[in-house]
Amino acid sequence: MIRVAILDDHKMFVEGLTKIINESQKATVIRCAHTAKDGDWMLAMEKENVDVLLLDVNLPDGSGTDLCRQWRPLYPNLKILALTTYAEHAVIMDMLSAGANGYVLKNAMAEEILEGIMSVHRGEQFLCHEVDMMLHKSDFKPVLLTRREKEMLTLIAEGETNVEIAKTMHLGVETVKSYRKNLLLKLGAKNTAILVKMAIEQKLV
Amino acid sequence: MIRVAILDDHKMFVEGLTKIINESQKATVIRCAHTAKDGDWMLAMEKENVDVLLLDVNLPDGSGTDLCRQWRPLYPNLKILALTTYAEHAVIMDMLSAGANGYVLKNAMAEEILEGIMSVHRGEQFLCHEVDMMLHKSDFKPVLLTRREKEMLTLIAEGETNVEIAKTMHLGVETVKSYRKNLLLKLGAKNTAILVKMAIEQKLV
DNA sequence: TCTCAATACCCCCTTTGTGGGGTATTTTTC
DNA sequence: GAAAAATACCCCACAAAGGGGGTATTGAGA
Repeated sequence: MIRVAILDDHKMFVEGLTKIINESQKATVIRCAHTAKDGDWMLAMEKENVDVLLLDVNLPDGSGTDLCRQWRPLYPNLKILALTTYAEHAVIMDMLSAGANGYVLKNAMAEEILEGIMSVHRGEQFLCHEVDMMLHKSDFKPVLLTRREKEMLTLIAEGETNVEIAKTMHLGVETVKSYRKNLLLKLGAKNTAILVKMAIEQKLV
Repeated sequence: MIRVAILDDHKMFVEGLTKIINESQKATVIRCAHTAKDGDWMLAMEKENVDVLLLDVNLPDGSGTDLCRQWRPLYPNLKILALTTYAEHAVIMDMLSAGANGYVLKNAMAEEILEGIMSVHRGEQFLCHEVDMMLHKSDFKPVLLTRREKEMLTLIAEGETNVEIAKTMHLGVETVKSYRKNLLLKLGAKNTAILVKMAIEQKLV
């Protein structure tokens, strides 16, 4: 029996999912937590016993991605399966690069999560159908931003002007202008307003 | 036994919730749908039998708010209980003014949804604890935008310039500028970038 | 009836952003 | 070790947004 822990702030969802998992007879939910802090404590307590952790990416007190990055080296045998509503390319990539062993969307079928749990437990990578489709369709060109571009985009979305950004990032104003032009070009935005909207929609900030 | 139907695209959530409801012995889930179109069909078929409809606000093919507004006059005896992740003031108000009988957040306890189902079935309005708190705390000043302001904010977020907005809204450019200044003032934003960000965060667009 | 909010309009001036052209390092990747 | 990407820089001209000041009409509610 695979020992599963769940970290997700949607209490109703966790309760329902727990029933589904336990009734499957293939895995058993040994513990649940609803905040990053609880999750921390939970893992520390149960590190020897948890095989698979179902991890939501957005928690009230911290991002699941950061938690994943933080826990990965601490619990090398633990399998982490991301379980979220976000189907955005940037989020998936972030989570996988943070060390998640799999990624399942909440609108997937319930069987898929069971399949995912078993799959990552065997040491494989698991992506739910929809995510798998998305990452492999050829006509899809995700926007890949560099570290500095992401930093700047965040500052733009926070309302900083070029002069202010120059100060915060320790750059010349002309440099900031160049980066900004590039961001508009990369995202295909014609001005700041839609740039910010696209950035938020694609979860780049 | 209260007859419940669920319309939500998170299949896993629906499955789990169904188990919770059915096990409670107080209500029974008679049908589920995952898209607005399915929901339409479902209600048409079952209109005599459904007591309470659990309705998500964001569906892949249409907003739950619009569905609610559309179904309210068609099925006057049906109780609609909104069941969502959105805790934003604007969304809650929108849903309630669309005729929803209650509003429950997905991160509420599972018992709350059962409480909600029974409550709206009795003809009362039901708000989950967190929502109730939010709407009643005195220091909370929600941003109330007029119809025209909302229209304009949407166009701004879509990247239209003042001149373009003037054309689409059949206004003079100077008028658009005035509205824009007012939006910045009302939301406390110092420029377009953060205005758009705030608008999206507060679900005003 | 009076007031207030919403709608729609106007001018001036400054700051900020957009679009076009560039160059020069350093770091990654093949 | 060469090519490509990322980083950081610069100038010019024009377009757009921000900040300040206003006015007038309409319609709903007290």
